[in-house]
Amino acid sequence: MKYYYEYPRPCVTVDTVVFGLDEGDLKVLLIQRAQDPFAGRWALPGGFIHMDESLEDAARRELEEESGVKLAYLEQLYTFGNVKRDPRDRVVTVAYYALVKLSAHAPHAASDASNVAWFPAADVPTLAFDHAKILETAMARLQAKVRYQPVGFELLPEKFTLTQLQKLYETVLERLLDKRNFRKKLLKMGLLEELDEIEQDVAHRAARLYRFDRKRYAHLTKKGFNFEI
Amino acid sequence: MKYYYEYPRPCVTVDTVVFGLDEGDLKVLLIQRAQDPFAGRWALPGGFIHMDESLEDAARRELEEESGVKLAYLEQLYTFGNVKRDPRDRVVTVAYYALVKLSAHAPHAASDASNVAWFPAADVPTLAFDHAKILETAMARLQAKVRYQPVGFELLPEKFTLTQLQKLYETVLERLLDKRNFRKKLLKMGLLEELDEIEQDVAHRAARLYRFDRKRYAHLTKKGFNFEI
DNA sequence: CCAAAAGTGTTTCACTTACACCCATGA
DNA sequence: TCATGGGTGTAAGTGAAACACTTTTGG
Repeated sequence: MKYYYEYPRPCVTVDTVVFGLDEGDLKVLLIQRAQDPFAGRWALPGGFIHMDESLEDAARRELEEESGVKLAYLEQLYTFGNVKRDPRDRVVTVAYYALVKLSAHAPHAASDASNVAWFPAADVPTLAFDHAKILETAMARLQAKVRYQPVGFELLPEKFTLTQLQKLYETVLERLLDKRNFRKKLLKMGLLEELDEIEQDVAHRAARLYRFDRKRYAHLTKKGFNFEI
Repeated sequence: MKYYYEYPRPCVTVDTVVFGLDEGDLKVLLIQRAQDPFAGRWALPGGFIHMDESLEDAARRELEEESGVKLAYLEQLYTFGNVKRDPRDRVVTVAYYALVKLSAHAPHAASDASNVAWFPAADVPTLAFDHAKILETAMARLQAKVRYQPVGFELLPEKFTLTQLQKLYETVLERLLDKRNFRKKLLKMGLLEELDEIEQDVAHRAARLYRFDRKRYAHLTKKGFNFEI
């Protein structure tokens, strides 16, 4: 058994796949690199960890620094550590994925004239490093997660209609759902608080607004309830 | 954007939770530390990564070096990077979990007079570092995974009886299953190859042996089949 | 012949699925 | 009054859960 200092150390970074929902489209936040390697290429936001912060803290800090988004949900995704994933040095990256409420972010504001932009998740430019693989992993994880944990709500505004919720699932799962069955199922779970409000400024009958009831979810979960779509 | 060498680097290790099934009991492989910190304490097998190997390669190498087990399954678990998880230095550890066929390992041989031993997963000694938390995470993951992926077979010998298989699920999931329903469900999946062999040396009616059909599983999976217990 | 585990079928109930029409509203 | 999406009920089918007895074999 050797002592620590005898071992060469890799760089450690965090990279985060930030998902947002923009009018029914799933988007990903990317940053255009200023420096080599891959100068000019789009990449996931991220950077080197500091010695006095946890991995998750590092992810949050980098996102705030680079893009100013406020995260609704953040979860560790996977750690990528292939030897040659960075051409300059050995770099291990701990990838996270995050969900944000784009409705609260003036999403288009971020993209003007800056090097930060939202891209459709299904149609991103060529990415730096192995970030395409990280994105792919994140998409798969989101798809799986959304089915058995109520994380989808983190993509919606606080108050939403059932149609918005259904569209969200259809977008993420990439298949159509039956309206009647979807509503029956979701309402029966008893996790949606029916509000005395309706959506505004629509050119047809306005839909009722709902809110996800976190306390009730926590309560039911303790009793063995299993969320599943 | 700064250059790499401006950043201090943490140590990076891999630690692996190795699960084995010993006569119906779920066991975990532990190693007794020879050096400080935590000299004398039991810990998960692991160690520092080399600059020329991937994370998974590092996990495999360390396991071979320290315990000589042959892995049936290896999957990345989670990366632990709290600032103070190692009292000496900043150490980020990428945790893996592994499944081995204990029947093929003469499990008790490893424990005599060495500092490597199998402990019941539900009853381990106080562990070094944050390894208790890593173990807990691994248990939760195994429990979740075993339900929707046929990884449980990696804990059994190549040929097994349906009762062995059921006991395995009962052990990992920590609840009893109905024999008739379990058999119906598993057999209906069509993933078990019924062999013309029976178990040997039992003092009662000998049970039929089965083998997990990997090719068929791969084939069905492509067609949209979903394994689920 | 007894102990021990292997092996098997049926009913009930809940949930999923498929499916089509009327309603409310703003333009 | 019309276009647009909001909102609802029912029947059929599928799968899960509950449940007990007979069979085989070795000792």
